[in-house]
Amino acid sequence: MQTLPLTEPVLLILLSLAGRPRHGYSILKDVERMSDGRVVLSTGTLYGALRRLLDDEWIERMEEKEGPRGRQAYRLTPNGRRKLQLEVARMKQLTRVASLRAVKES
Amino acid sequence: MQTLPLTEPVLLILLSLAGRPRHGYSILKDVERMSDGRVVLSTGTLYGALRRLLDDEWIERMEEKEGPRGRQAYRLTPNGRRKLQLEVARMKQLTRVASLRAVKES
DNA sequence: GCGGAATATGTCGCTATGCAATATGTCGTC
DNA sequence: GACGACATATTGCATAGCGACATATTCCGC
Repeated sequence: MQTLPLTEPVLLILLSLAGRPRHGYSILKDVERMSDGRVVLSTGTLYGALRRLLDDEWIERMEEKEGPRGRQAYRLTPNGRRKLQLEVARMKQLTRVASLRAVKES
Repeated sequence: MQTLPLTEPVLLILLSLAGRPRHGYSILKDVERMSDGRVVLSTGTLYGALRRLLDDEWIERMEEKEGPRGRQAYRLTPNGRRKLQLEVARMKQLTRVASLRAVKES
């Protein structure tokens, strides 16, 4: 996991949180919007990914004033944001290569 | 699998074959070059992915004139090429969204 | 105030995938 | 003939995604 190629679901979750902190369900809907309805995460995917991202400290849980149960918001850690930007840079480069390669020939 | 988000290894394999037909080992080296040494596929990944791509008819085996043993070349099918181009377009759009999102805020 | 849709969080079990390890073989060259 | 590069393949493990299931709350219309 040292060269970290993020999977699509995880990338979209992080991008969703890049805009502002959100709680799980909100991420779900945002990812759907962001991808024009193409990516619909199952809750299994979402909460599994969130747990892993918490473990790796890409994101952190935000204390909700009240709300003893339900809705807990997550936000990117500074470290998570940094790594996400690296990931995006990586993606851009890959996209550049991909465009060159895929277009060639019929 | 109807919305097909290709994984990085598979995408790189297909991009490698987009340039010209290659045999397995050649793909391995090409992917490494293409990614500036960042992605080094294990043979397990490679041959597993090739088998799946053959099954799904994204690629096909090319008859080698002689070469009774070893080296068998693979090439993209027309269908595979079409799907690859769709994938790349998808990636470009995702990268666009990602750039916008990831850059905002600190 | 009743019911249903939307909001909200979570687990379980299956399957698919990536990968290290292992195995085997050829070819050229020192 | 030994070693490194070339070449193909399988096996076994760990993980990730996802559909299905399980719950609970909130809000709105009737």
